[in-house]
Formats: sequence, C-alpha cells, structure tokens
Amino acid sequence: MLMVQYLVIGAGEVDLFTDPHENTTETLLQLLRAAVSPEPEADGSVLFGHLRGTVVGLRYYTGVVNRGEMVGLVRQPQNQHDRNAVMVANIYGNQVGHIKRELAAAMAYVMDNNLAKVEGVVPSGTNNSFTMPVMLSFWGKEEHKATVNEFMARRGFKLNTSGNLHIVLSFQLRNSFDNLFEGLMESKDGEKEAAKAVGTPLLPHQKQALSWMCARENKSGLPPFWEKRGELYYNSLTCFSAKEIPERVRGGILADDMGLGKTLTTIALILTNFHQGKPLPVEKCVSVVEGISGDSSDVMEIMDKPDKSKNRFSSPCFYLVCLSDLNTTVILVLQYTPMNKHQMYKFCAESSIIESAEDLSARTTLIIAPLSVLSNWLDQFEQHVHPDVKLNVYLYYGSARNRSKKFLSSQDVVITTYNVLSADFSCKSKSPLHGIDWLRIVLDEGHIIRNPNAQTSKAVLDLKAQRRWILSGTPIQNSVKDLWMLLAFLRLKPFDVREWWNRVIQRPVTLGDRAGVQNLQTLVKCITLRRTKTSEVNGRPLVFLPEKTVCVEQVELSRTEREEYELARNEGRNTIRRYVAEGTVLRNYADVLAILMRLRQHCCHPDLLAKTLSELGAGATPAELRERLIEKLRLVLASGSDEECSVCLDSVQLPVITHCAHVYCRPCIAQVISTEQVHDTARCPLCRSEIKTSELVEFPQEEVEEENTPNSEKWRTSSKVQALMGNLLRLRCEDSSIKCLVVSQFTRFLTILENPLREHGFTFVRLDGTMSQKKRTRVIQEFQSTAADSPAIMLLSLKAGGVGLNLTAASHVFLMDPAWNPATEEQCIDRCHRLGQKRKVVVTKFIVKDSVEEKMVEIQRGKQDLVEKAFGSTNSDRKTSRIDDIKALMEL
DNA sequence: ACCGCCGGGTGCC
DNA sequence: ACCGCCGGGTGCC
Repeated sequence: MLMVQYLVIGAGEVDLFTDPHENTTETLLQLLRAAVSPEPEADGSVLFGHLRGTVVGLRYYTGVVNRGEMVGLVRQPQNQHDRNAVMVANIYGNQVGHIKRELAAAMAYVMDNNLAKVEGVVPSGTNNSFTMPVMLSFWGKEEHKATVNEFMARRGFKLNTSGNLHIVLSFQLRNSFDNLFEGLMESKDGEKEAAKAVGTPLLPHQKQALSWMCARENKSGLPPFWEKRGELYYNSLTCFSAKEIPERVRGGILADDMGLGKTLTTIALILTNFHQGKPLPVEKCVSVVEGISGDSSDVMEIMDKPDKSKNRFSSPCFYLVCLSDLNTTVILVLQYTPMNKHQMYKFCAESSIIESAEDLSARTTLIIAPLSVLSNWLDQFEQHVHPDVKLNVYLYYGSARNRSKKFLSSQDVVITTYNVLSADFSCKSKSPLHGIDWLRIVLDEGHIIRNPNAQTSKAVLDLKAQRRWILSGTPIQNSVKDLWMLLAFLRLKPFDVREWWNRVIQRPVTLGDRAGVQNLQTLVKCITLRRTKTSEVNGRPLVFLPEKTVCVEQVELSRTEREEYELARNEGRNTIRRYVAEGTVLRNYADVLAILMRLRQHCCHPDLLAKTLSELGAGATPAELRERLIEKLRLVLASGSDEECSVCLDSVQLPVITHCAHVYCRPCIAQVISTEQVHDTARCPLCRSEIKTSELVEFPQEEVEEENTPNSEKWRTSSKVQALMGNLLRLRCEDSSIKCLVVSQFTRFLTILENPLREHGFTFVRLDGTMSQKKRTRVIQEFQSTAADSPAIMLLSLKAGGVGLNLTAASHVFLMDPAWNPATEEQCIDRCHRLGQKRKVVVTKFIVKDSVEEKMVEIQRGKQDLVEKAFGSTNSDRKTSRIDDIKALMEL
C-alpha cells in the first residue's frame, strides 16, 4: 500500500481529494502499470488506423483538456456500471470522461487481449460540457492488425487507415518547434565561485558547471515545452494545461567526459548550494587562536560566561560570533566541543538557525555510485574539502552500516552503492534510504539505471528527494530508449510516465520524424551539461591533455600458427556458410560466436584454445545438455562481444541462456515468457524457438573461473606475445620510468603473458574482474605509486573496473586484441588519457594480419559511423546488421 | 390508436 | 443537450 501511495505521487501532481467520484488510485495504477510493464514497445508497433469516437460524461469530472491535447485511455474493468469501461484521462491523470459505451465494449476486447494499444487526441477540447469527440489511434504488432481491424469493423467501428491523424500530430510538432529555443535561454556560460569550504580551486569549466547546477537547483523557470498562457501553464507538446505552475526538475544530467572533474564539481555543489543558494553550514575545526580572538568585539557571549581565571574553554559554552567572512556577514553560533585536543568548534551558520523546519528536514545529499568508484568519492572528499572543515560524510556500506534514519539524515553526505540500495529495497519497509527525504540525490555513472526492468532502477526511482542529479560520461549508450529511465528519475513531467514519452518522443524519433528528434534534442539540452575533453571555454581547451597517438601494429603469424589458423577458419567458414544458407544463423548464434572466438584466440595464443575446444558430444541427458549450455553461456560472456540482451537492448545482467542458446537478462526474458504465455507458448525473441522459464539455465554460483595456469615449463610464446615483448623491452631501454597498460579481453591471455614478463624481469600487477574491491584498490595504488620499485606494467582485463578508474601512471597502452565495441577500447584508453596525465599517451593496437581481427576492425569502424548517426537503428536492423557482420567476418 | 405526433423529463460508464 | 431517447398524453382539419 505504501508503494501505491508513493507511485500516485510520482505519477503527477494529482490532487487525491478534489473529486470524490474519481477512482484516482485505480486509474493511476493502471497508467503506471503501463509505464512500468514491458508493453509492446513503441518502436515495434505499427499504426492500424484511427477512428473518431466520443468521450461522454464530461460533466462528472474535473479533468479539462485543450484543443489538440493528448489523452490517455485506461481500462476500468472494475467499473460498477460497465466492466468494459474505458476512461479518458489527461496527462496529470485527472479523469476527463469515458468512452461511449458501445465503442468502449469493442475497445475493451482489443485492449484486454493486448491486440492493440489505443491512444487518443481530442481535436476540439472540452468546449461542450457533456461530450466531445476524440481521435483514437490503434497501435500494435503487425500480426494483429487484420484481427483488430476486422473485429472493430464487425462492431461497426471501421478504422480509417488513410492518414488524417498525422495532421493532428504534425500540427502539434510544428507548434512545439516554435518554442524550440525557449529552454536554452538559460545561460550555461556564467561562472560561480565555490564556497570557501572547497579547498581545491575550480577550473573555469568547473565553475561554469557549478553555476549551471546551482541555477538548476534554485531557479524556478518553466520546464521545457511549458509556457504561460494567461492564467494557465500550457505544454506545447501534449497541449496539456494546468492552473498550477508545473514543477521544475531540480537537477539534471552532468554528462561531461570523464576526467573533467564531475566529482569535484559535485562536491563543490554540495558545499556551495544548501538552502536558498547559501553554502552548507559545516563544522569548522579551528584552533583557539584562529577561531576567536578572545577580546574581539565580534564575539558575543550568549551563554555560560567562561571563567577567565581558569582555562577559558574548559567547559562547553556557546558564543554568538559575527564574522565578515564568506563575502557576507554571517552570524555564527560557536559551540565548544571539549573532546578534541585541537579545540573543535562547531559553527552553525545563520541560515540553519533561521531556516524553517521544513528546510531543515532535508540536509543530506545521497550519493549512489558503483562499488568500483566508492573509494574514489571518499578520496575526493578528503582531497577537495578544505582541511579546516569537518564535513560529515558517511559511507553506507558493509554489514555494520548504521541504518538509523535519524543518524543518516543528520549527515551532510551519505555515500552508498547501487547494490546496497537495491538490497535494502528488496525489503522496502525497512530500507532507511527509502524513508528519508533527501536534499539531493546524485547518481554516479547514472546510466546504470537505464534498464527500467532492473531491480536497481526501481530502487533508485523510489527514493524521495528535492533535487536529483545524474552524473554520466555516456548518458545514451544504445538508443533513445536509454533516456527514458533518466528522465523518469529526474521526474521530468510528463515524460516520467512511459506513455507520454513513447508518444511524444520515442515513437516520432524511431519513425524518423525530424521534429521528434528536434524535441528530443531540446529536451536533452535543457537538462544536460556536456563538455568533452576537446571542448573549449572562451576559445581555450577545458583541460590540457597531453597528445594521444594511436597506432596499429600488424602482427604476422608464424608458419605453424598460420597453418593452424587457416584450418580452423576453413572449418568454421563451412559451418557458418551452411547456417547462412539455411537461414539459421541466429538460431545457432552461440556456435557462430564459438567459431569466431576460436579464431580470435588463435590470433593471440594457441594455449587459449585448449579449454574451449572441449566440446562435449551430442549430449542426450538433461545434465549433459545443461553442462553444454553453461559452457556456451560462459563462452558468450567471455567472448567480450559485449553481448546485449535483445529484450532491453542493454548489456546482459543476471545472464541466463535458453535451450536455443540465446542469452538474455533473467528478468527480461522472464517478463517475455510470462507475457506471451497468456495466449500462446512463449518463443525466443531471437529465433522463435519455444522457451520455458524452467528451462532457463544460469551460471552456477560456485562457478569460479579456475585458472588452469599454464605451468612455466610448458610455456611457449606466440607471434603476438613476441610483438608485445619487443615493444616493452624497447621502451624499458628508452625510459625505465614509463609505465604500461597491457589490455586483453581474455584473462587467460593475461595469465599467459605473466610468463614472459617474469622471464624478462618486469615488475607488474594485474587487474581483472574477478578481484575483490579491496584487492583492486591496493593494486591501483601500487601501480599509481611513483616509487622506484613500483610496478611498470599492469595487466588489465578490458572490462575490469568499469569507468572512473584512474590509471594515469601509465602512458603506454597495448591493446592485445580488438574488441567488438570500440567504445570499450576508448574507455580503457581514457583510464590513462585523462586529467592528471603528464606524458604523451601512446596506444598500440596489435592486429594479426589477414585474420578475423582485421575484419573486426573494419566492422568497428562501421559501427562507430552508426553511433555517430545516433538514432534510428531498430531491433530488426540490429539483427540483420549482426548477420551481415558475421558474414563479413568470415568473408562470406 | 396494436398507430403517429407533441412536448416534458432526462442524460456516462 | 440548440441533441436523441424514453414514455405519457393525446388524437380530423
């Protein structure tokens, strides 16, 4: 019940109590179910046609709509008068009326059976006080089109399939076009000085970001696409209007490239912008001499006059002090806290005395970050908060974490991880994080929540806060879809409800509508600040980064290696050729990946192959089948292909493999199965084989990658290893202080590389995904150390650690094998080519000549082009492009 | 007149 | 609702 109430608030500023006739809770639950459930995606839907219908009963409800406004159609199966009822609501969820009975009966069948989704636009608005027309458009899967149109026609409602609805739509879009620049009026150019409590001077672009962030938190302009029309506020995209000023998003997305100081800027924001633009009152640790010149007339004693004959500060006492510091005169209450030998005083700024109780209720900023960057946050607070300032930062992590709401909300900053938050959320009533009204929430690497089905995302969405920020170097990774969750988190109305997002942004964009793309851009620009490493302020680059050169070093295979490679290639090519001819490439995707994988391993080192070749025969028993599937799952995940789940189009989380060997996130495929099962047997979204929940195979928990360390007696080299060692030895001669990253997707290759490194007396450390957080931090510290005996080389698994890792001690990067996704490589390079790098960065990519690796590089290039075009690639595009990729890789 | 016509009452689902 | 529909009152022109 708690959840229901909260969601109601989340869906829009709905007044629960104005109209007793409205069954608001039920209505909104349905809207929200539509928003959260994996309804047939807008981008997969086709228009069946449209129909002019009638909305009746207007006089019974308070919801008002304008000419051209979009309305929501919600089934009301519980309606006492008619179980076919379809209610009409505006964007805030206020009921406008009902669909006329006969039409509602027909629509109810179509809607309840998920044959189509119906959307409405009211061409005339509520002129008439009794009824009004509504333009209904039916959307759904192609295969349901005929069924729906026939059914509706039989009931006497013939869908019009020639397009006059587009007139309505384009009218709306042109309408919004006029206001395109309104949201951009807010200048991003101003600079703001940070509060004194920030110990590190900000760079100009960081002051700019601070200024922008403060403005976003404090100013109360209208959100994008809203304008004032007389007494009302009007949304030009949905044509919705409201009496109350639409709540502005207090926060946004800081999407600067990594290395530009998002963390520092955020710390500055926390210290600089408390309530009403005033700095956060913080405890100051000052010595007696500095803090108060005892005779100063500025100091007014207000309590318990200290006995001057004794130690002046022997007992707790309070002073009222006026200081002309911090640009403004501030009255401070000083409290002596006797436990610290350095004479600690607690300063409470004037604001905290005068402020209303309401403001005081929220003082804490909650920072949620991936585990890998937790320590970075703590370091940065340590580093950037002025040493005289005692900021209360609490790390909410570990089993001994303090779960007291009172304690947490008295902190200045609480830091936690997505996992902890998500774990707490699973028992929501007990989650202290969900019981606090935060001043501000900061999501570090906020793109983590872009899959709305993920438990973590739900946990994040359910937090209460006045201000919300997303920090992310890559806010859009795959498609426009990624953005929805971010906007929902920011409570960007009305797009936090999925239907309006789909109708106004997502569908127009996926259909290639230019105005749709414009609107999206406007929307994003309004709430996002993004600078890249190459951006400039006043004609100067933001940061001075040393030059970076990337060179490809071709590796020639030895004769034996070449022979083995060609053998494997021909065999694989025949298999894939057969799949292509049969049209079963996707059905045999795991096999295809296995073939490619083997070729890629051949290019690196023959010993990589040993294990994966142990293909079991045609296993007949379920146990054997399971074993093989686990093996394939391992293969798919280890292949570094950045496998994405075809349901959420995101990289797989909680991977499971189907019997047809396709990998999905467990929640995603479970949802697909439960939805499809209702009418039919569930089918694999990729190859249409029948699938069952009970047959999903996941990675066994106990499965720990047992390193069959190739013992050094049997150790042999390979052409690629030789190429690397040649470079490393040369570099060591040139300058022994140079540090290198040696990167591979195959952790077993890293293990193999340990042999020649030891042989040649290199000191090295290793960082891969299997290491505990503690070990990681230690390894990074060791490597970053400038001590003479510190490691010169880091063996790094491509995906380890994720973004945010700081490896600036290295200036040379060796990418041992190409990745499918060039962004992964870029991210990896950026770990050393970032703020703090003093040397020129040299990146060497090893590519085996005449091999699958060369083909991969070609495809990479193609994908980057695609990424630059940004939007538009649909799911089916992806599938065909993937098959094309495979063909190209095998030169078919 | 087991009709038509008139005019008042009435009105979502 | 300046409608449609219902049902009661009414009944040549």
